[in-house]
Amino acid sequence: MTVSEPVPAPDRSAEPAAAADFALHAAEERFIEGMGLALEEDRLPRIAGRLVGLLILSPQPVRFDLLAERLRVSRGSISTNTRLLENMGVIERVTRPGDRRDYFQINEQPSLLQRVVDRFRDRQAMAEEMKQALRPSADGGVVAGRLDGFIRFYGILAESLRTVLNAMESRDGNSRRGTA
Amino acid sequence: MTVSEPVPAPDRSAEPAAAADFALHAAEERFIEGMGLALEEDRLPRIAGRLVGLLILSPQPVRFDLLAERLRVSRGSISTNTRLLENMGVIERVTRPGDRRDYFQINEQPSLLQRVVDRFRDRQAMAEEMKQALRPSADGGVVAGRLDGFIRFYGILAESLRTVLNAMESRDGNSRRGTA
DNA sequence: CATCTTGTTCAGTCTTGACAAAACAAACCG
DNA sequence: CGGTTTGTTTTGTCAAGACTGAACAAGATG
Repeated sequence: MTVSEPVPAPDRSAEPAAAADFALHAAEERFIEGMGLALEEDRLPRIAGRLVGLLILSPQPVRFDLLAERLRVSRGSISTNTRLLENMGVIERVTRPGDRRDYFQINEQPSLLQRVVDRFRDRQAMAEEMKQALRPSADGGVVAGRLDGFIRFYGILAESLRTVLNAMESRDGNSRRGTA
Repeated sequence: MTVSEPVPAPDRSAEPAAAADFALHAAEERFIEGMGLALEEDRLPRIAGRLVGLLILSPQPVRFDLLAERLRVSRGSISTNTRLLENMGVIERVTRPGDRRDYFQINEQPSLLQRVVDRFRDRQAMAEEMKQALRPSADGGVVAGRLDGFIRFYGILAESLRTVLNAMESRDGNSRRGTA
């Protein structure tokens, strides 16, 4: 959890009218839903994905209750999923002096993509372990060949990803821009 | 569905004793379970993953009922999941002259890995579409920057994967070896 | 034809996880 | 102190999908 500078104005005035104000545009909705589905494939709750999508599109930190409002989801779900993403290092909770409420923003570290890399590494490890355990066997190394294919695939995969991630990370260090 | 040459001997003799014969070794079980979980992440039933794992480790085509036996799973599940994988092009059904039963083997084409590539391409497309729809906006291009990160990441990802796949595919053409 | 073998399909059960709503806790405010 | 506001935790409901087992279909085989 980080503390940011005071920033413009929270604007708490129009309490009971705020609901419709932040209607999302079609493209944004699509993107957010898409992220929901995408992260779901990564074994995260769909709401977590939508949260990420929304925060990617938000240049400013977004207030807790606005998240619930815009995604039309219960506060409980927001609480659970923000905590989840926070622990994963994907988003960050931000507070403002004199404001009791929580705000959230996407983390600059590309931790979400890191997940992808890790998953591939695991699969590679699995294939490698199996290859080790492979008894010499009567067949002409067919199985070993298949496992090699896997290992190579995931190896190159992880490697080139690592490259991109490093590039992005260092760029973040300079220009203060990036993605989760 | 392909027909293979007669091959050694089906061996139907010991009908009621066959169950324990093919006890899998620890490493194999681990690998097969691992594939089950891995493919589950790709939104396929766990049994389909285990099936793939088992077939990767089998140099010879495996008989329908042995699949059920070794994975300790109902024939119904085998039927459903083999059909699924067959349609996806991941495995192949093989028959033998004078043998009424079905056999299965892993397909040489790396169709399973192709899936991974496709998924990444989809995500890239999503980010790209969002970037297009992005109105000029007041913020200093923060959001656009994030989207760029995504696009670049998935782009490089898909590209390098395509390279590996091509390499594997051409190697298959020559040496008749590969992986799903 | 009666019966077996082999694979498919279908109906029902079970598990999993997401989600909402409500109860709750803590901090703040008058 | 009461009463708010804000976020958390818990409880219960619901839906999706996987899997089994049984019924089924289609060939073989005597």
